[in-house]
Amino acid sequence: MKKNDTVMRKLLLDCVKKWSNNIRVRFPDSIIFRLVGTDFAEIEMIIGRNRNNKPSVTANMQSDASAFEGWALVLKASIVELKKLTLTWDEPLDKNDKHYQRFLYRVEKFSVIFQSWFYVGQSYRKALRIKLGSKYKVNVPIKKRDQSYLKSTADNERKLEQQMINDSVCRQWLKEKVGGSMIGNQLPVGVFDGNVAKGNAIFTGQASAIDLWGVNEEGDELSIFELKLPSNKKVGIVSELFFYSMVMGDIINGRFSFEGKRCMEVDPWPPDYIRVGKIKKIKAFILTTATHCLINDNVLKILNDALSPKFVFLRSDPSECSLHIKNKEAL
DNA sequence: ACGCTGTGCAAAATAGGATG
DNA sequence: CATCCTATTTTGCACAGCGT
Repeated sequence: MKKNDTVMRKLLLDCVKKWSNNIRVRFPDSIIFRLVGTDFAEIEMIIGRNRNNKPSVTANMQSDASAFEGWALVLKASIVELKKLTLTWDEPLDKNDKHYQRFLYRVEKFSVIFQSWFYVGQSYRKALRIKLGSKYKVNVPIKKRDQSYLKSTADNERKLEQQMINDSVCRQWLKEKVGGSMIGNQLPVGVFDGNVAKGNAIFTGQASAIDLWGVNEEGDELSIFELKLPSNKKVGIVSELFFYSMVMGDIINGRFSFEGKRCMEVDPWPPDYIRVGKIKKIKAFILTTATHCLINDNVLKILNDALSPKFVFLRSDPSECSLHIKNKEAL
């Protein structure tokens, strides 16, 4: 990093520290932050490469080094003078890398939503395989999740997710958030060009899924939840929920559609509930007891002001309902 | 100099889905 | 339908920067 970049980075980081009241926050090593002029009106953000020289845009979106949405919103929230934020990045050799395609899709959505202050060059459109006016397929669950790991004593996210589904107190708590009586887990978000098959995958498939989801009684409101253990605090949770929301948005507007054989074990079955023309609103929940210190209500407000009323981003603490599970297990 | 805590990498776990 | 491969996610560990 150039000497001047280091100076500017520190200036910006000081703003963020003051704003968040947390002196320990840091920016990811591989993102360069640069002031364009002599004040804070214009900032350039460059997604660079990790220590192995791999472009961070090919990393999982939940790793902070590739989570541009969170950092952009944090800068917007903490620097009142900011008028223009420009995003650029080091390109990977393989333009079809599934993480990179997901990154480009997020860039396209984010830059349209925040066009009054967020800028990105247009050349990325050539590389993005999701084209305006074309239709794409989304995969469906292939089988019911094996529950044997519930017996494990380890604390992990999957286990908590399954417990939230199985436990009556947690289910009730989730139902109230959803405003309906059905709760599902593992809603896939793989997007394919043509039929659902390995070679046609544009985004990561397989294990890529929304943790928990539900639809309200009237059938017009979809809720999605991203669950994280307190040990897993990342700015990238914003990228995950943003991406999931946008994919769901493209499903309910008909641009993406579910494809795949119905698995009788899986209930609720996503295509039965997430229907074109029926869902009018998407509620996206950050489901964490402890969240990264920069991801606060001010950040979510910027998202909500821009996306209301079709999307709303919320935070909830799962320990409100899940604390009793551990005690029950001990008996 | 010390203790905290956020960060980044790598190993481990796991499930999709291809294959026979 | 059972098995196997591997893409992807998640966890664990070591390190670095900061204030006291």
